[in-house]
Amino acid sequence: MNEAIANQLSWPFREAERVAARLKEKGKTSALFETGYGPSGLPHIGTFGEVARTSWVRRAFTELTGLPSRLLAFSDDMDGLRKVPDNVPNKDMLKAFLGKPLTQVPDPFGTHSSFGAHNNARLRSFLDSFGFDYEFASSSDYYLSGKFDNALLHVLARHDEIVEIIRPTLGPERRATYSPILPIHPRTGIVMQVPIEKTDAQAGTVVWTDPETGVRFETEVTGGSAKLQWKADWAMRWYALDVDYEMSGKDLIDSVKLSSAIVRALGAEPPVCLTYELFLDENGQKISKSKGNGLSVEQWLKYAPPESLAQFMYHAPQRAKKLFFDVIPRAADDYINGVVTARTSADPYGEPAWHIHAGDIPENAGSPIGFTMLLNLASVINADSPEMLWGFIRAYIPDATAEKYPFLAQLIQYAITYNQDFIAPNKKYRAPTELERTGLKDLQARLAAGFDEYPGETAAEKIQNMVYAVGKENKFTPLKAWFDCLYQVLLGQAEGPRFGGFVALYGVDRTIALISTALAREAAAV
RNA sequence: GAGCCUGUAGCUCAGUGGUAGAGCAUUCGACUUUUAAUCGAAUGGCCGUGGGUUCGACCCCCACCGGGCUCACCA
Repeated sequence: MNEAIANQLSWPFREAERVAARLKEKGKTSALFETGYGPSGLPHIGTFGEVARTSWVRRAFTELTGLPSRLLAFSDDMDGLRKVPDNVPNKDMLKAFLGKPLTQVPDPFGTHSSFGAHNNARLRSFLDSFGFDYEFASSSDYYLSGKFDNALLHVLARHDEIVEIIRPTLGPERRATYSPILPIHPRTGIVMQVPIEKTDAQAGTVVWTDPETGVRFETEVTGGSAKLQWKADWAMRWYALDVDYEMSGKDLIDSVKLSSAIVRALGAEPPVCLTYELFLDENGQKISKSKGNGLSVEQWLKYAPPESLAQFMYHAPQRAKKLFFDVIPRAADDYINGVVTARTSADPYGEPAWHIHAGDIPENAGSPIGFTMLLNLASVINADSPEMLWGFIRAYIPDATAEKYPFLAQLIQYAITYNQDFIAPNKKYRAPTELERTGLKDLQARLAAGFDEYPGETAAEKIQNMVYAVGKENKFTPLKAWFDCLYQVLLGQAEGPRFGGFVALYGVDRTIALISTALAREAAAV
């Protein structure tokens, strides 16, 4: 093993070491990583976090051991439809299919063979959009094809033992009826949550009674004629597939504990598990969809690149973190700084950027300018086009082009969007005084007439000198008041960029229009 | 009831047993024709409280106090 890796302490490597130890103990030569998805709801920011984090552990495992591995994205699409979701069409149609496996429910969107298939497709396209390396698995496929049969028969043989593991954790009502085995009703197709009256390990069947009709059935547990209740299902999956690693949120701590106990009852060792903390909103309160607090993947990616979201997910998974808008710029800058650090560090394995880029940081990753600075700049010059930002950036970095700094080019787009959505709408434009009206009209007229007569090598310098001339000739005292006027009346802010450079990049015609707007605004107010 | 996270500068937070850190805010300075996203510096800390381990504790252990979250129906 590489000494540098052995000595370094980043959490993906620590986790990878645990996986390596498990494999060594079991004599395995490849590792299976799993991430699981509930059937209800669409992929969200937590989904991204879980797959990204698992991928980092997997990559660290590769670096550490050189052994092959797989990442299985497992969808529990055989679960029964419990309630009609709010956010889908054709709700009335769905009512008729309550209780049936999601892969047996028609797709309310009408685009896929079933509701389950629809959600699976959404999940896969979500994961694909980030370029994750994974294999998709459908629970229904596994049940129906018989891949789980051996494990299911094993669960049947240990049925009573498993019941005794779960039973103490249940409320009195459920305690009376609980079984890890949920037969599919042979006539209605509904996933039945009923008392199991008899188990026959030899025949591979369970006996139960339909509570509505009183009809008794003997159902095979194999071949998709039955499925398992959640905790037993998770355990059986670990057992059947020999899963080596799976992480989950702290809301599943008890499930991990119980599923692990079930796996042991089946005679196997549970996988290496990691519990991560959930996200909070900016006030440290829980995130709930009804309140609309927190942040969606779409919102994040509208204002910053995916690398910044990955950076946020990398840091301290076992710590509860506030996830709200203001953390985005910092995450972006942490990433940008991390790229530099990872390139120059003697121990790149400890750097988030190493993990985010799967050990191979592209030549053109990173940015010569921080994101926070770009946001400030975009705000100050009220940027509404990439050209404006490039123009100001070149004052500091003459060779700055999109070709040379493609990541900076992306950041510029994000900064413009940010400015348009958050800064521009909140600008407070002051009405000009009489003196200022005169000065602005003068400036407008001179811009329209041309400014070649003023000293300076460039248009920016000529305009700059003209602006000073206007201020002096109109007797602004102190002269600073003239510039305060330009920023407060034209740009809606206390301070701003050098005005000559601003006009040159913003455009003479647009500046003239900007002045007209300001003058009209004052007139309307009077 | 059970479990998890958290308490460090005014604010938001890093901190891997060995000199207490960053960003923002504040103040001062540099640059600029008295206007710039900038640059430099300063200020700011019983690291929640009390014990313990250690040559040495923000860090490890115990107790307590404060702030949150999760699970006890389903997944």
